[in-house]
Amino acid sequence: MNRLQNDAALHRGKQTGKNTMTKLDKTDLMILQALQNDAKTSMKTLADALHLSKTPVYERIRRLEKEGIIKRYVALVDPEKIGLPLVVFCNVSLAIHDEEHIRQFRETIGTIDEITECYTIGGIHDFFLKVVVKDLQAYDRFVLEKLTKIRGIAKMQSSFVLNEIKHTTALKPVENG
Amino acid sequence: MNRLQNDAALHRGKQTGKNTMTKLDKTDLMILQALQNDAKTSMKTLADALHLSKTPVYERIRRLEKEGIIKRYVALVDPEKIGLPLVVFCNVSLAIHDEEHIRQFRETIGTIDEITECYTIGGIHDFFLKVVVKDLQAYDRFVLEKLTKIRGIAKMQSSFVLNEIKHTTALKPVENG
DNA sequence: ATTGAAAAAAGTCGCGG
DNA sequence: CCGCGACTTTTTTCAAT
Repeated sequence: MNRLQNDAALHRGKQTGKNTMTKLDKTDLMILQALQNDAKTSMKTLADALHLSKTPVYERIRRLEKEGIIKRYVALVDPEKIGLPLVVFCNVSLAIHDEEHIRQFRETIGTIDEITECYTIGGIHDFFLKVVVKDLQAYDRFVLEKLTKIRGIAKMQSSFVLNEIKHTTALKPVENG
Repeated sequence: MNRLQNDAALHRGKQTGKNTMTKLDKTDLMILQALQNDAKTSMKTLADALHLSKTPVYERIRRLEKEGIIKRYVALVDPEKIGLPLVVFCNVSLAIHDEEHIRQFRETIGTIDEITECYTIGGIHDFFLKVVVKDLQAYDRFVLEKLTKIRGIAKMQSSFVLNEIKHTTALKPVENG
């Protein structure tokens, strides 16, 4: 039953290194674009579109995965359809910002499902969170029961999303010119 | 060559409606969790983990897709590996906020690759953008050449991300109790 | 609704140009 | 690097329970 819990994304081995800046040619870019749009695009479809056979497409994809350019394949679910229509952006400042508090803050962040993104913005003790919840009441509970359980939080400022206009996971690689 | 450009994600038909609140049982939740973690998890793997055969798993996934709960399957690429390491959050206010300007703003947003997310936050003429670019110079060019090309922008405030601590696309559905 | 088998499609890989 | 072709795995369908 716990194979489902695995970290996955390593279904064909991965790279942890951040370098190995390999060139991406036009074909790679089109493959990336297609798979970012629809991960289930078959190799035959890609091959036909690129006027190639399956082998080069297969090997390019394999290479993109191996080099960690393609990090993983995921299913995207509709937040509204699963009862999570409210998005909140939230600034959090830590009062006590010794290494231990910061380390613990980061660790805890990773375990809280409602927090989908977390960044440091303006200094080592300033965090910026994207939070996805059911409604305002759920957000209130999230703050009280989860966020403030983390020791050392000084200030908090929440911005509630009224409407989502655009949301994509697709990135267009920079031209390597 | 242009099949790659298609909007896709409709590879098995989709729903546009926002309702049809169907109950998700434990099995559905585990399937969703697994596919959000790794879209390539095979049905046999899922079936084994759930102590079922492939068919019910297949039918459940099909249903989740049909109802739009699973919106699409995508490949996630590593921004750093494709030369886009800088994330900027940006508040934009419109000066002129008649319907026509707002409509055009929204339309233009959708065509700009650097903008991965856009929300309305604090009123109808207040937008919040997530922007992904190569470096500060590229951000400057983005603002000058793309953002301010949109007529009617009054104020702008940018926050630069120093470090990404968490970033997931996986959502945990609310308990249907 | 679930099973198990079987057909169809997709992915994988060695070999030759 | 690419194409061909054989082999493996996965997806999809379906008759029967």
